[in-house]
Amino acid sequence: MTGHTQRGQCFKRMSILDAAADVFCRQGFAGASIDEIAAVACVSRQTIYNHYREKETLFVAVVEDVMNRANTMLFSMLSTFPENADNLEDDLTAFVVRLNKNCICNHDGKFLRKLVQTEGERYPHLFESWRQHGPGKLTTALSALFARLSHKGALVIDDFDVAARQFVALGNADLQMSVLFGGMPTDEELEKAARNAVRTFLKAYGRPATEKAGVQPQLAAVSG
Amino acid sequence: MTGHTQRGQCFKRMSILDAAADVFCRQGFAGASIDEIAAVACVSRQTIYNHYREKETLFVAVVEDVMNRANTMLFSMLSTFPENADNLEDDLTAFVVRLNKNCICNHDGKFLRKLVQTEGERYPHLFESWRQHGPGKLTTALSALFARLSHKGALVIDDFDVAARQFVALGNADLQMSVLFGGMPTDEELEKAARNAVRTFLKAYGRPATEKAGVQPQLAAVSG
DNA sequence: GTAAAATTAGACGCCATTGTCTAAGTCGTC
DNA sequence: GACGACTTAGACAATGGCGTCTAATTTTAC
Repeated sequence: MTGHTQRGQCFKRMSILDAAADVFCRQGFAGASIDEIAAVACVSRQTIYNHYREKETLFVAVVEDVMNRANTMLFSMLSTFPENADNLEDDLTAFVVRLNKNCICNHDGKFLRKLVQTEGERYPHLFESWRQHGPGKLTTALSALFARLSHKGALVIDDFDVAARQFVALGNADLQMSVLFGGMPTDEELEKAARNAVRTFLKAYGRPATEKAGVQPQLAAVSG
Repeated sequence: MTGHTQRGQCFKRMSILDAAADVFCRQGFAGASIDEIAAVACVSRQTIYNHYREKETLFVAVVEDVMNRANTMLFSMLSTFPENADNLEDDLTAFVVRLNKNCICNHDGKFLRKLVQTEGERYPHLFESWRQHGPGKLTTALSALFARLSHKGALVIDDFDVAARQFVALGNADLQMSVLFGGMPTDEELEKAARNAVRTFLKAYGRPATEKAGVQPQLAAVSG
């Protein structure tokens, strides 16, 4: 039980999980074969059965693994919120780029969207967990961010939750097709899509403002 | 070869196609079994092989059938565009409700989204066809509509294509979760989601203001 | 070096599914 | 009633995947 053994076991485990994620994502649960997973993982079939009792056990483990990784990444993204309203358009744009690149348009994001959609009805608890810790947490955090920015007078929003969902939707508007395809968008596409999204969002919810320092009268009253 | 025989064949064919759509949608291509399709269709397995050479032939036929129905429905939806700018918010809202109810949140829409995502990489031509005749045609038509409304002075839009994609994205913003789930949203949800979408869209792209009834004070100030 | 643990390749039984085939049955038309 | 087209239930071989087992080999621990 020293470090080496653990590392060796962990290595195989990770190799299996990665390969299984790849194959499950491409073929779906029913279409994926243990033999193919073993081949991709460069591991014998027996080793897989040594770590996971059966195919379904492996599948659940894979989904939970990817979900954990994705949730951790999302959490770290949420800590990069632009709290400063000085340069909101650029800051929000950069945030959307980061979010899309690291959480939504990456391998894990693709895997989760695909698998949740195909196997979600068969594993309701997995789906529910993903919904809460993924999109749920994102919109909650965005909603709180928009509330703070509204109090600062940088935004004019009546319903923060709706605004949060719309913000996410706008951020994906130009990428829906690329992502649905399976092909990841280029950095240029990501940048342009984010810029379009944030501009429209700010046209709708941005301070009607003219001069930078000024704050909406009615909001200034609330801000105390 | 009389009418009756033909009708009988058509009836069986339709029955098979409907059942296959149901089973393929729930189980995916690999997970679906011909026997289950036959059982759902109340037809013997041999009858299926009589109409379709093999499983893949049946699958392609099902997808094409659903796509044709969905495209026809979308085409008829596009003819109900609100060209009159008198009551744009209500008209656009009603249009979004119709679109979501009849094209996106219905059985066919769910089927296509799910199948295109899972089997799209295996059948690129099917996916490409869907992309062109479905979302592609929708955004093209919306783009043209927004151009007309802009020329009338009812909207202020710089990039019609981007606005069209954003319009669609906003229209789905509040329904993403319900739809991803598999459960169809209620009429009330549809109405509220469409209202939220159109309000935000018009805040971003609507004519700065008019002397119409309920206009935001700060927007009225800008209207000059 | 030795023992324990993990891994491997391969064979195996089992079961589900695919696609074919056959013999019987149904339905409508002449 | 006879005929043809279609359907049906069931048997059938072939395939492939799952999960188990074994014996040999490698890796790791001490």
